[in-house]
Amino acid sequence: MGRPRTPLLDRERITTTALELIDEQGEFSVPQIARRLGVQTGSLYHHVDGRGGVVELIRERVCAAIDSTTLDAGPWDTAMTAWARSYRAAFAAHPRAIPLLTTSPVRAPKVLDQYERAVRLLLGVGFAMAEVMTVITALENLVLGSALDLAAPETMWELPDETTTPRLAQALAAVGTGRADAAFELALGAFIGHCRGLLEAKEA
Amino acid sequence: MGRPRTPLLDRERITTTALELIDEQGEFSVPQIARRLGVQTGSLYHHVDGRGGVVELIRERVCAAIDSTTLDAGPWDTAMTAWARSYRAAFAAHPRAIPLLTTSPVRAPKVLDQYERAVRLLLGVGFAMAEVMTVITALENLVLGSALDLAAPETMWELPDETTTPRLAQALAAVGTGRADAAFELALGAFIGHCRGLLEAKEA
DNA sequence: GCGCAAAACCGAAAGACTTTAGGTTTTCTG
DNA sequence: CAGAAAACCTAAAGTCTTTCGGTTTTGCGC
Repeated sequence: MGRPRTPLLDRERITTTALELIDEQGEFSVPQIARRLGVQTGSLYHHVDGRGGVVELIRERVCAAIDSTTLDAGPWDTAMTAWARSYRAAFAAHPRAIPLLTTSPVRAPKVLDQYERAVRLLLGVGFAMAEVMTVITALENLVLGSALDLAAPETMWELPDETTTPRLAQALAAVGTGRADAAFELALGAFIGHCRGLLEAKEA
Repeated sequence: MGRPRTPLLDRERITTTALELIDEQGEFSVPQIARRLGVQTGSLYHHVDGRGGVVELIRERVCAAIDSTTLDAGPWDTAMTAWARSYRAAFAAHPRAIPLLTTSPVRAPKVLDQYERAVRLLLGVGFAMAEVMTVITALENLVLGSALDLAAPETMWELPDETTTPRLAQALAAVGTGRADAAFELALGAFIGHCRGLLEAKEA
């Protein structure tokens, strides 16, 4: 067959197909992508650095949905809150991809740049150099932890035997749907509020 | 060869070997476990429900290290704090296993029982039925998010080009080692403090 | 004590996945 | 317009997951 007149593959299409597979079945493999694109398995290796490379592409694609303009709008606390929400929302758009992405941190320049701006923002309002990274890491952990919660279907919380854990069953029933969102908002509000308190104590 | 006089395999040894492999190389496979135990691959399937079954065993083994007595000691806020620390410490003992375990939530009866007790504890001090699960989920997210941070080696934060993110580099240098622990403690303190505030507002 | 089902291992094999290597044709470059 | 590079294919090695049938030993009922 040789080289085709017009290329059958490119990184964009590979990424899109992989993400489709993940959204549908929760996982992907190189042969599966190839089949969907009507191509032999090995051909993908001309465009992508193996399976791990595809994961990196997915990471970049998903993280590209983070709205970095949130970091510029308004006072630092609302800005960080909006950023965290946007961060989590980007992951929530592809819940089944989350386990794949949490394995290693984001190294894409686009995201690293957002961290740089977050650092400047916090330094600008009075946080100490030594504590800025702690604040950002804590916020990131909060986002990723909540995102993981999103990845697990709600049915995972169906209890095997409610008789041995009656209160837990009641509490689960009482919170109903939106448990994950409520938990995220609770933790986020608590954290930003605490940071606000730290800053005020510093100014006083 | 036939059946051996004394069994070569049992779930305990399989779990231990799998965990060893994960601690050493970050992953495991059924044939690898078999080779370490001097046994054919297929033999493991007489004791364990495939690869997924091994993961479940690892989950139970790791979670068994959570100190549930923390939930009984002292006032609710110190109890919950201690529980969260113990929860995270159990995961931290096997950092490379964390990505394997965060995929789906813990359903082992032993852990479910701890959730039951946490629910009762919170109900007992005045939290509403509808908010208890939100509090617990938020705390769980916090623990898992921080545990994931532990799984990634510190070197992952070595920046490719410090020139484009100078403040980030500075902030990273300033926090030094113990970044992960500091972030966890910051978020944990903030969260429990916030919950304490919620309760006090309710009593007033 | 004896027979027999179950237990616990081996050997082998099917089927999927990851990755590399060598061929073939087309396109781009100088 | 020749040669290099690009982009596909075919093929293959090696690993993994899982299942199935064979073989020996144990333990239980009688």
